Amino acid sequence: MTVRVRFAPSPTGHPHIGNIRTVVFNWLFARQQHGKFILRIEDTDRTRYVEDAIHVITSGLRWLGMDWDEGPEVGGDYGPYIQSQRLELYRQKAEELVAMGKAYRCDCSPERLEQVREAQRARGETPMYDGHCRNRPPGEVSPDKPHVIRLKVPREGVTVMHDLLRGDIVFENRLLDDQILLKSDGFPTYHLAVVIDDHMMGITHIMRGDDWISSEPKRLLLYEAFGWEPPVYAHVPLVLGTDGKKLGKRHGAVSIDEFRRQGYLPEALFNFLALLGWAPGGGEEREIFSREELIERFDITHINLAPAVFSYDKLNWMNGCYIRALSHDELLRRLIPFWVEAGMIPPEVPVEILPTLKLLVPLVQERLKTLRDVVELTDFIFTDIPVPPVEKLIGAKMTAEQSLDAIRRVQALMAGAPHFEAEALEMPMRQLAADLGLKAGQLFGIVRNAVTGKEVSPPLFGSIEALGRATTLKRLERAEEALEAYIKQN
RNA sequence: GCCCUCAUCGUCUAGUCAGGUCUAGGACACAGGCCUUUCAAGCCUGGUACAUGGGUUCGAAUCCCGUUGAGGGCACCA
Repeated sequence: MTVRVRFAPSPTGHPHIGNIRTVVFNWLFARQQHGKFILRIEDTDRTRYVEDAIHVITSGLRWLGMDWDEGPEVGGDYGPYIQSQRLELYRQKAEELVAMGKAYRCDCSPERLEQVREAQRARGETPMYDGHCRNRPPGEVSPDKPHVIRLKVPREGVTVMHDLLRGDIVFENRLLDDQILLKSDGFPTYHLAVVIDDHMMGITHIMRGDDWISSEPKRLLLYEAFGWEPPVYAHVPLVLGTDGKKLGKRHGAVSIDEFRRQGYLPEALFNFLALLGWAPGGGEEREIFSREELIERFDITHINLAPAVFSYDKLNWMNGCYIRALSHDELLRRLIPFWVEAGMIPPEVPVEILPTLKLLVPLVQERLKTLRDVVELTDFIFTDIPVPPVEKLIGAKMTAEQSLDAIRRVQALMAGAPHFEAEALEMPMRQLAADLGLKAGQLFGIVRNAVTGKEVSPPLFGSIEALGRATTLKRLERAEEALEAYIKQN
């Protein structure tokens, strides 16, 4: 039997990273089992439909490196894969259930239903349909007038769901509502559409968030009504924010696109997501796994059952690991869009600035947690800096006069250096520090502030080389002037 | 209110199914140190956890029951 799993999002906006983690599990399982991964769009709620959401979903999946064997953009033998294009099927199946006496028509108004629920809540009961139309003779509710079709849920007995991770979960039927299958607008509800599609599309395993557990018996009852064999279920726990609440916007980035824009590598995010709620076990102590290793090692039955808190700290660490593992060329390629986006370089990167960028890459590589960090780290290269406050130009345990002298000597050195390269600059600078009776750190600190405008910067001489002689000299000169003015004043 | 699920360091987890090798291992974060031109990176060291009460057993993080806590569900939403 070929394993067939699916991801069935609603096009209601950006897919949530918690849901994406569940997708990662599904995809990993499909690939490991040499099965099929199917993408199906569940757009049966016309009131929440968001334009372009399908594209957001597909491009997000692609960015994360998850492909699908059947679905939008790729087709397949079980299409269409968009539920709004399958409406006739759902209607027909709902009618079949009515004909079999497993479902019934109901024309209760929303107002009446709300009243019933209100009264039930007041009495402390679980709000549910009171069965008004269930007890009416068949045919009394006209098929030609607006109505819904409800499932006739048994009033007694239990429905047992077997969960791959939790074993049998028992539900009392009397606590289950007569679920609406077909809405009055002719669209199916989730329960009807998902059962029909999963069955018709030959889905063998359903991995979904555990927020679906409570409603699973409704769908199990539908399988039973149709006489279909239900798939294997595995309900995976939800992802929470740092405060233990369901992950949401206030916790930071939650959509794939936000993670991309913040400079996370897709392979790092994928690795992180796979390890959120799952671990290889067996004494394995590594945390970094390639996609292939994850496919090979993933074990659906070893998913942790407790909800997992999404840790940005750990993701940042992992992203840094992946960045450090990139080749210089590859890192440069990925960094360019972030420089462009920040307006530091033009979208069509001129060839003459390419050498500067190449110089920068090894300088920043081990300092990046995200690709976007490169902007703040290297902005002094691309944009003019304000003259640093004079106290930053005075070295540790030094006087203004000493500092001024040092700056002038550095200027001379920089102006006369035969090779304006990091290695060629460093030795003379160290020698200069020694000549002045300074520690290297004292001198370098002044120069760092003068040239980069920062107390913390990438390695000094690499930065100076990237900056170029002219700009370096200009900034040193401004520092010199600032110190002169300061000394004159005092 | 009713129903369901879950419970190991602050966080992600190994160990739980097949009780002893667990005075509970790793990673992130944190603290200290080394390296060092700043910051990183790297290396070394450190602290911190089996929610709780009972039971079963020679022996329980591991099995059973209760309690507490947390999460989820109870729509013409998915």
